[in-house]
Amino acid sequence: MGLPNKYDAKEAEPRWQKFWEENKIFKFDPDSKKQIYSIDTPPPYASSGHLHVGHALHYTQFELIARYKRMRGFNVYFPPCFDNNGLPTEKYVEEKFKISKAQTTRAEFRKLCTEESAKIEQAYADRFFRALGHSYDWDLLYTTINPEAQKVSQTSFVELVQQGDCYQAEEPTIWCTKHQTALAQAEVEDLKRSTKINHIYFDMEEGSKIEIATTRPEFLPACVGIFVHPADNRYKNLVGKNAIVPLFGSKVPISTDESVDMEFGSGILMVCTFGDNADIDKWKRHKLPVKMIVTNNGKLNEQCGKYAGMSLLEGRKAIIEDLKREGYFLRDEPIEQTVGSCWRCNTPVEFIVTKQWFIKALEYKDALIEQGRKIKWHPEFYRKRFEDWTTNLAWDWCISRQRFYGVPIPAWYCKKCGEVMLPEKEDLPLDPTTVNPKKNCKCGSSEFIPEDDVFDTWMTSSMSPEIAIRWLEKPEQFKKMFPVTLRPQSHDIIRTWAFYTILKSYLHFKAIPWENIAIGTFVLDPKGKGMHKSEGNVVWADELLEKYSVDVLRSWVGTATFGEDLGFQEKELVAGQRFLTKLWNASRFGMMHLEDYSEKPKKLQIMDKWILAKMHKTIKYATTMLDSYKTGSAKREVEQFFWHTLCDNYLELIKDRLYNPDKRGKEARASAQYALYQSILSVLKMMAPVVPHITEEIYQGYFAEKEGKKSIHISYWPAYDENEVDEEAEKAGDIAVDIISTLRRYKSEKNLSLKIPITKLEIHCETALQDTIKLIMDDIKDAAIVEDIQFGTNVDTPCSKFPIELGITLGEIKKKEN
RNA sequence: GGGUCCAUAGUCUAGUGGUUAUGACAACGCCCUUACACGGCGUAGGUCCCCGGUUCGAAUCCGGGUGGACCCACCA
Repeated sequence: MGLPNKYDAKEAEPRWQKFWEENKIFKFDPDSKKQIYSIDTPPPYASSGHLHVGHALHYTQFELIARYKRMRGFNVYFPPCFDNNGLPTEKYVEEKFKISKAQTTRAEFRKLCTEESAKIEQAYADRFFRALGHSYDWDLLYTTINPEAQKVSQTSFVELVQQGDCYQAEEPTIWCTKHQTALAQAEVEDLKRSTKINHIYFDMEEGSKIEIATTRPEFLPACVGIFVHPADNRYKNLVGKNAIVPLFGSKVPISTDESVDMEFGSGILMVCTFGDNADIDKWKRHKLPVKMIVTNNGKLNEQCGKYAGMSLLEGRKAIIEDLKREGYFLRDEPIEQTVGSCWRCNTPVEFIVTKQWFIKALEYKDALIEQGRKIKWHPEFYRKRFEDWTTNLAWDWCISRQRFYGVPIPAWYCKKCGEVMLPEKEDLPLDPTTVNPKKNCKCGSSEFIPEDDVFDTWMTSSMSPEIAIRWLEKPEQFKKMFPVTLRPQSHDIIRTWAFYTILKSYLHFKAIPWENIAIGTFVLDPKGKGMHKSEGNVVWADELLEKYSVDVLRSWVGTATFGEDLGFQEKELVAGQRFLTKLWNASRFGMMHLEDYSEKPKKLQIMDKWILAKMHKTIKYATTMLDSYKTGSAKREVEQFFWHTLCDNYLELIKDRLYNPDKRGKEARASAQYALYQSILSVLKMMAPVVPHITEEIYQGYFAEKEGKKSIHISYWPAYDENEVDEEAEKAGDIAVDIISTLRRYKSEKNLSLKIPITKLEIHCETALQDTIKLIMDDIKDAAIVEDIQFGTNVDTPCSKFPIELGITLGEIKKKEN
């Protein structure tokens, strides 16, 4: 019985992690009648590098919620998972084996990717999830490339095509010329850069000249229209006439468009297919012809005459030189611009007309916003970001990618009539490049061309709730659990992961995918700047774990609030370290005095009722906060109660009763023991989700046996009981603390030891308070070493919180005899 | 250009209509009190960003600034 003097976290933490896993403490029970709390865990991309502290925080932040809900009596469904699908893996394999997709077959390449990711994931799970003490049910593990996930992804495709929400179209598509694949709007990021705006002349068919400004003269061969603002008097006479494209000689009509900015450049704008989004917009509205001049790998094509085969930049240079030589070049000026670029490689995107698969999103905007409002967002304001994105969406979702590694698009095209052939759902998952359709085409042909594109990774990720709770494998379970209770995720992927998941769930089930979405904390460096490898300000979680224990790191995580950024401060870890020590020592103190604790005595002393009242108020507050995902507020309140109310005041108040039972009697001692037991146990439980290892160690050292539980993490969260909140006792206790604190300050200001006894204490206050004070006289005597208390008027020291004044007569400190 | 969030002691931070404005770190003074010196008790430190409004009363609500972070759009 009793705890050792020091807590050895390095020894204890792995021991408990092993205990939890071996005893399946976090196992989901499919047969349980308890209410289910399910989590749509974000599948991390498992890397072999260091662990970013932001990543550790992000995953631990909602892990706390899982632990909390488990203690609240929920049957928690918490699957671990990995994202090993898509470009990151492909890129990793290309680099590791120094191969490219051109040098290998699709099947071989995919095999390499699968093998490599499995290896990395195993290591990652050990040094990340397990090391941080995460409470997943490992039997529920899934990865985004495993057959079941692929089946979900492909089934989604087949169903959406069948119901008309997924279609194939030949349209301008956002294109990465480096990866040679189509991209979705959400995969495009801003790239700020300096370039030159070139002012050039166009000849008019009739003979005059006009001036046009362009940053992309290489698009001259693709020029299909020229526009001026309808109110621009300078150019009224041009409208309806043709201009001649310099160097290329084609005739282009001049029209008006409201969107032209008269102030910019010369006020005359050319539209090329396709230099940017604005070109596409005008091309669509004015039904202009298409002149595609860019190849899939970013070169000028045969439409460009002598410039064919040049890269876009080479073409630009050559065309500018020729414009200069021919006298069409007026001048250039430097300009700052922001262009869209591929989120993976930063290559500026182009717009190329290709045949791609799209999922309808534009026509469901209103419905999606409606769905978003049915979900509880934590914090609420992030819903706005979702709504803004949805409102401003300009494209349907392009889901096809011209890559190797990824979920194959399950479709074939009839060689004869071109009709799309889909597989039967029960045959999924499949790779159309290795199997043929089981039926002939409607036209009778049995020859097919397989689709060899793969899905955008979000095609699978957007089905994560369905994959997590086994939509196709366990339809009964799915019915019971959908929508999932919680989606935790970061704010930067609201427009992708959250958006697509809500879209999919709407298209398939006309339902919301989850009841709650919690936006994780974003970690900043101590100066409040984002952590970036290139700036060298990244803090690595694995390095912190060498210096501090897991519980210390988690304690810091516990201070975070969902949706709010958090600056990393190492001193916060020191605070966590101290908290653990304090918790350990206070628990040690408790156990020292609880060896002979049996049960609740018939009558409780006033200060014991006081601490119980404070404790229940803390329980109520912490519970309310955690129920609304405010972990930081809950933790702060519990710590405040523990450190200041319980340790600094209550433990000091009851020492005399505990150590000297003869003085105030066995009943008084038993009463203190009861309140001590309850308050320490409550603190341990309320802190257990945050610091699971040390609380387990303490719990197992004493409370587990009393409560008959295998682990604190499946014990019951302390229950708030308003009958335990005795307002009268609470007030009396507060007065006692106020008086004791005033006496401490009195001694402290005189630079005296707190051990100096007070021989006589006179108290002056309203008669109404006197009865209350009589209740706590013995406690004041115990805690502040007061020999005699009486009511009187010879006073000069006011208390700080209550209208009470004190008269203090000090005695002499008794020297200890050695 | 549009939007969201934020602004409180040297630093970080709590606090959504009435508190003597919370706590932590740092500073200073005292105290080795039998759980803990990784501790305890105190002290000092604030125009709650600025201006206006609502209100009996504003750090808190509203409007307008200023500064910062992020999201979206975007100039041919």
